[in-house]
Amino acid sequence: MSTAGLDRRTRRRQETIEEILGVAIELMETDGVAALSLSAVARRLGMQPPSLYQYFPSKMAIYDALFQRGHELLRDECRAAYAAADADDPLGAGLITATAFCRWCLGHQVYSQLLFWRTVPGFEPSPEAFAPAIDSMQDLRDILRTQVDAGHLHPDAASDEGAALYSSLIAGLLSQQIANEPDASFEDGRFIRLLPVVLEMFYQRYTPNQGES
Amino acid sequence: MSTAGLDRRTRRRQETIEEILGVAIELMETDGVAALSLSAVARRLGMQPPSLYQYFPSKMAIYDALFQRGHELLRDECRAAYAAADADDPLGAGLITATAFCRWCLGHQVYSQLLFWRTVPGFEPSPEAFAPAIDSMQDLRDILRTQVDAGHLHPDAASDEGAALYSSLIAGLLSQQIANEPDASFEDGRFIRLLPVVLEMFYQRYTPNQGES
DNA sequence: TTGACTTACCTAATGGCCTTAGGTTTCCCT
DNA sequence: AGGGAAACCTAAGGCCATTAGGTAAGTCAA
Repeated sequence: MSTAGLDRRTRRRQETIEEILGVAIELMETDGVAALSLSAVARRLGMQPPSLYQYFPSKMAIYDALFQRGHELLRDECRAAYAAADADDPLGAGLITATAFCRWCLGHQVYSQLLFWRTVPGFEPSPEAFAPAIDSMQDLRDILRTQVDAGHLHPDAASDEGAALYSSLIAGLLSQQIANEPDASFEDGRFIRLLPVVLEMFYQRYTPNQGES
Repeated sequence: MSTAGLDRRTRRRQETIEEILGVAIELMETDGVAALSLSAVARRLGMQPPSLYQYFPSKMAIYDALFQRGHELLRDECRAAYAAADADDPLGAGLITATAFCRWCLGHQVYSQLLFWRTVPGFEPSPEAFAPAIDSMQDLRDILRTQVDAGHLHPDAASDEGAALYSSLIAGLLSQQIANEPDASFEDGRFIRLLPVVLEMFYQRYTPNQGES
């Protein structure tokens, strides 16, 4: 029983941390990402504001934890989508993964703002929180490389430029959609609807070499 | 002399307003857009914070004025670039205008954040402040239409979808560049460097009909 | 020139925020 | 059962935006 008690306590603690992060996300959804208020979080949890400092050393630490958690969630979401896709159809798998990515971002706009637009004054993600973002970028590179190796894309698509271009195309749709029409669904959004279009443009640009240059 | 005195007074007043807006931009450049502090503005102007309320009814009104001013500056910048371009080369003029647009945004990242990413909690631009943004959108439509009429683009390029796609392509480069590599120059930026690439992709997609569909 | 009015500032104050300091209670483990 | 840590608390300092109300100077009409 010696470890059981300790476990229970740390488990409670972990629960509280999750609760704090959950409430923080909720509040940001209604008030705006940069308007997060520790006092409001504490109020909703029935605590006094200083008590939160038992769990996070500062407000920025909460942003940091959410940054990390968001990137982990998004990364895992994309990996799951990619894993579930038909491995013999790299192009289709790519589209499915991109779709999963965009869907998640549209469904978690608060996270998106935190992850992709550095918009909270004074917040700089820690290296640790940044790690899953690097994972995701690497995953993208791997997917592009797989498609190149399968002969569906010109080798340049897997270069730095290809990855930058691919991510910019998607970032553009998402940022326009979220900024101008945040309530539209994935299917109806004036901008996000163009996801297949921009992907097709990408594949067009990086047509493998058997055609003309 | 009755109007001269009044003029002088209103001129002084206008100068103060400009001064406030200028200081606000400066402070946002160092502290972040959402971190603007009226107290800091007043401090830098040698005023007490409540005195600012002689000029703006609230902090949001300052954001609103800057939103409008930013869109006016950007609109005029693009119009000047377009007017200076060779009218007999619609494609070249389009590239020049897009370049001017991106250069301005990179050189005025604070404005960009305010204009394109609705990131300040509680700020909603007034219809008046929004007007020049509509101008800019219309200018883009006009440019696309000119290129269509000149036979350089498929008519679909001037549709809602074409404009949404065009703006998303550019917004993607800008948002990635500003979020991930804000200090890079227009020439060196990993993302913004791809401006000619994405424009070429756009013209590729909307090749006029004499080719195949 | 004088009196009324407006403008441009001010101080004081309210109520919010983040954060630190330091205390108390409750829980857990030995 | 008692030592110690964890989880909370209150109090307080120093920011912030905003409102209320005052004062002094500039402007205008008579």
